[in-house]
Amino acid sequence: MDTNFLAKTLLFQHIPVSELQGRMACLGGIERHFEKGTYIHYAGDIVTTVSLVLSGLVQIEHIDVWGNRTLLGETEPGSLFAEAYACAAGEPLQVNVLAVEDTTVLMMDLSKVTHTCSRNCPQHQQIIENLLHILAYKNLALSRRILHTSSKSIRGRVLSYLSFLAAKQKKSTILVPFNRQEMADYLSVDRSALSSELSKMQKEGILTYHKEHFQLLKDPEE
Amino acid sequence: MDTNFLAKTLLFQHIPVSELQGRMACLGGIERHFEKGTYIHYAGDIVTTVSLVLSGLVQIEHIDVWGNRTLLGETEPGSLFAEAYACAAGEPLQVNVLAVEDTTVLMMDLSKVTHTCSRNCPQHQQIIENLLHILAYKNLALSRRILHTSSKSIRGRVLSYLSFLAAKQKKSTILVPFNRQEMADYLSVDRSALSSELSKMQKEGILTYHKEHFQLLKDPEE
DNA sequence: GAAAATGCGTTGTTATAACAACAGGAGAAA
DNA sequence: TTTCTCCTGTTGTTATAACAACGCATTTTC
Repeated sequence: MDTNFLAKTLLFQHIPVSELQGRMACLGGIERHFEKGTYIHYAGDIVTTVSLVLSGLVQIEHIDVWGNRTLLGETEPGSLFAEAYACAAGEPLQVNVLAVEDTTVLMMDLSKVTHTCSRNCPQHQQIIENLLHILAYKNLALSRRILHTSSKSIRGRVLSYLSFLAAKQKKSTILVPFNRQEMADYLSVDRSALSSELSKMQKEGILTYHKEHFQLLKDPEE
Repeated sequence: MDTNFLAKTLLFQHIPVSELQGRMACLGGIERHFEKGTYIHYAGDIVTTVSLVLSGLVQIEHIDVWGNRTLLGETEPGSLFAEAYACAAGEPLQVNVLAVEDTTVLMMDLSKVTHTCSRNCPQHQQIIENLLHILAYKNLALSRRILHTSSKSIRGRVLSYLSFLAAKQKKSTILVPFNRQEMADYLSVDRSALSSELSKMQKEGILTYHKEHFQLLKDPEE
């Protein structure tokens, strides 16, 4: 187990590397490998584990009753998946979780994570706090996406999203962490419609952009 | 402090009423009153407290840079607000929180809630677990809304939402917990457009409805 | 370096959602 | 009862987003 890697993850942050090896024992995590294309969890499952991706890539997908697939998210090495379902205790998964590359994960039983061990070690306390922080942060990210897709026009969604990024990045040029298709999916709009709206906004002098670099030009109140 | 009321809340569930009075001391909660129309938190604030509504009604609103208001949620007696921001530690609020009626809240410092007191009482442990559960559950609710608004047509959103409710309620008739305007807001569509789409779907034999009672008629695969 | 794949913008057409305005009904208030 | 308010459905118009198809540029692969 690469404790140096683990120490950099959100779940184990603020825990001295020297302590990590010992903590692993009381968490009882199991390292599991999944081949590219295989499923880790299925919709309907009840999960009691939180999983930390060690290597590879994991996708969270939703298949609706008509068979349409929606990609809900990806989990990269160092991040968790299924933690919300595990913490919600008994809620069956509404999503599938699959390895899109050869993937290894560290699966930990939630009860071992949340219940401090007999010795009430401060590190365990820290892990619970980290888990709280992870859930809270995802919460805010989800709320934000809802906010950015609540406008009924593409323009409104773009401006909502870009002005948020501008405030966050505090730079004159905004870096969008998506390609066009991903940005369109995030905003729940059609890619080509997004492209044409962006170029229309550029013609109108509202913003300029080149690839994933954007710049807002007008003040909001104009 | 009405411990019988508190014992029924999600934050204090599974804690014996007899123990609650003692726990209140180590949580150090402060009861505060807010008059109708006054603000409890402002966008930009850093909050370190979670608040439990004891009476009244609280709204969470977002004001964008152009001044448009989006109602993000309401918190009724027995439920928490600001818990995600408090747990996210240092994230400034993107929302305002206001009392829409005369409201009393129990404000608790997050650190007192998450850090077990010196005696490591099992009740405190339970509270932390409850908080985890609350955050996880909100997480799933937010994900669900994103899912229900990811379709680009009103019809797709309606069917996604109603088939979820049908699966959840396991009854032949579905009860929608919203009026039309609220349902339209939840799905991020125009109310009148929702109304006309619903009646079109009824004419096509996809569903029937009367006020907030709905019934899906066709199988998904047809 | 050629070929293939990917990403992005553009266009024109069509479908559909937003918007505004109004009417009828239900329920509450006077 | 009458009046008023709120809620819902309806209609017609307009704006706009989706969709499909294509071209070009860039990147990747062999």
